[in-house]
Amino acid sequence: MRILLPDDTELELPEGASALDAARAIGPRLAEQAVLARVDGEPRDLRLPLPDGARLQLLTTRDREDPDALAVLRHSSAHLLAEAVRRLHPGVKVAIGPPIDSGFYYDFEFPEPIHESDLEAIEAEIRREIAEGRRWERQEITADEARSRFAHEGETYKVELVDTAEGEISLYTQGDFTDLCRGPHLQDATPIQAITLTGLAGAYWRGDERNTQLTRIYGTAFFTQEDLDAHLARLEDARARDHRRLGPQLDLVHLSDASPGSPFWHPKGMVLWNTLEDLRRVENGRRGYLEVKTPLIYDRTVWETSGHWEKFRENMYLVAGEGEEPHAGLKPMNCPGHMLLFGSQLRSYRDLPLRYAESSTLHRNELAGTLHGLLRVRHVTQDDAHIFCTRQQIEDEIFGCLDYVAFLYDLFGMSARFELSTRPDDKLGTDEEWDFTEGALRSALERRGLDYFEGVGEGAFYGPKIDLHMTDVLGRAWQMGTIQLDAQMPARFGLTYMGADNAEHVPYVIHRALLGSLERFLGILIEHYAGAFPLWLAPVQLTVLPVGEGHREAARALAERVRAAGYRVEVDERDETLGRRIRDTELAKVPYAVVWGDRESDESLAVRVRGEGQATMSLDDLLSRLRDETPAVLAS
RNA sequence: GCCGACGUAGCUCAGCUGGUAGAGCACAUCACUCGUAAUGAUGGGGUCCCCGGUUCGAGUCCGGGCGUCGGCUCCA
Repeated sequence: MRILLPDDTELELPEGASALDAARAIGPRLAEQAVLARVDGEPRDLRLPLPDGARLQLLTTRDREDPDALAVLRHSSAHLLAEAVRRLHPGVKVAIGPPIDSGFYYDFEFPEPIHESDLEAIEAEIRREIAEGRRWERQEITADEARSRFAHEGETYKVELVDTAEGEISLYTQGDFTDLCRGPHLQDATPIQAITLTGLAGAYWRGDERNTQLTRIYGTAFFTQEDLDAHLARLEDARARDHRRLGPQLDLVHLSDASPGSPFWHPKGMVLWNTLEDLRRVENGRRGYLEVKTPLIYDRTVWETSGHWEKFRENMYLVAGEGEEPHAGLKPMNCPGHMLLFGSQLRSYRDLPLRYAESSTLHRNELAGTLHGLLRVRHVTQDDAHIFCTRQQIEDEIFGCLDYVAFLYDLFGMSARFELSTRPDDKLGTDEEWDFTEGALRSALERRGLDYFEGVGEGAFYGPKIDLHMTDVLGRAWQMGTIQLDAQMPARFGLTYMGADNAEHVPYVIHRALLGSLERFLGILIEHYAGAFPLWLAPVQLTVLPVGEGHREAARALAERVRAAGYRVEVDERDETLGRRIRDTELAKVPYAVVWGDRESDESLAVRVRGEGQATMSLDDLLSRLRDETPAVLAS
């Protein structure tokens, strides 16, 4: 048979030859360094036979940044971890141990709980294994053989995995550890030049909290120590721009035990907040939204109508008098308020689409363990809106939301991942209905030219949705904006409009929050800019620094001239050295600093530009520069 | 909510096998009035997260609670 190599040359091999055979045919060094085959673009174990005519690429220890090469390295590392744990903790049961983006983990059920301090010994044992040498052997067996083998060993999780496995069953053995595993794996452990265990966590078997909680050990591995060091250095850098550190450091916001999950916004943080609010309000006006304000507390009957009383009561803050049953609840979302508002008058098809916007405080009693800085809070503020429309208007309205969302994220230079979530198992409504609604969302996405991936079965029970996701500095994904189509809530609230046919119809409603929660958006924004906000967002846009005591008055006058042009200006006339005040301005990440002394005049200013160093320019030049950096939507 | 770790001055942290708590930064006062990333001196500042227990004695040991951090689950 023939296979095709990356340089388009052909290699003639005997029938049934593996990628490793191919490597040997090319050169012994390649065979030795090979870690993984890529066959027609797909990663494949080196030991597996190649199909005739396959396009083969061999990944070696030199492909140390290739995601597939790293994945196989880490997958084999996870097996070494399991081997070490079984030796050190007899009676442990092994579950699963895959590679992940940042490393690998393995889940175990320990007979006795283990602690973080136990990791050191496990890591030492792994190093010992590597020093001693480990080779992986692959073996294919039937499901029955696998089942009886793992049942005999008492590995109940493996038995369960065999029962649900599809296709052929394979085993990989290294040292005295044999694991049920699809592969691929390294030939031997020598490519694992840097490995470390990074943490311990609880994790439910198969991700279901009704199952037993296993102990998950996390680790990471690289082809070189240098790569591991770089990885750890990147993590350290990321922590420096973590919004939980920068928020208090830049005097923007803090959190307190006095009200967990509820940020205290400082004056400088409020500048950011209000800028987002201005942006939202101005742009809503342009795009045909109508601002409304609805109550924070509603009678429980409203929550019973909406279904929240039944479904989300545990996460709601309920209101009760002394010794009473709760009779009301704080709103965890705005929908019911907007439904009631729509229903308060007779509506005509001529009124539609009707777009109600409200940026309101919401309270959600999130589980204690889920709170996370500004990214997961109990006090939530959504840039919310509800669009009431007819069936025919859905696609255009979704398109409008997507256009709006693209406009907003572009403004911040951020790119979100779009996910289309389709019908879940417990959906309401017919398949025909879902075909239509999903189709409307899909064609709006395509018409706007947006790339998206599909979350099959991830939709809400009342309709499909489009979510935006972004990652924080540590690579964790967070849901930002959401656009949800709802064909159920209006009916629950008995909402109708009079159609052109003089008959009542139930409107559709689109729930949409584009930034998502302002708290979360600001958290991501702080990390996105590492606190160095563009001029138009910066809490202080310009600091004037008088050189000496005698320059203070002139500095104040200059500040006043810039302030009059509409900018946020401060004069730092503290009794500190100039060097010190420049340093503080720099650390506060103020975009512009102007030093004012004997040599300066409106015609010739000493301007320090953040990230660029010093420049000399006139006041007029400076002001026009400031103007250029303000987006049109916010230029008043 | 679950698993693991942590909680000491406004912040970052030290405090050994239990013996009356410390540094740097920040803050205040004084001197200096300064030309592009830290002037110097002096001083004030603590419910060692909370409650209970062991002990002659607890920041330190034990139990419970709260909060934070890393995960899991959840997220209208």
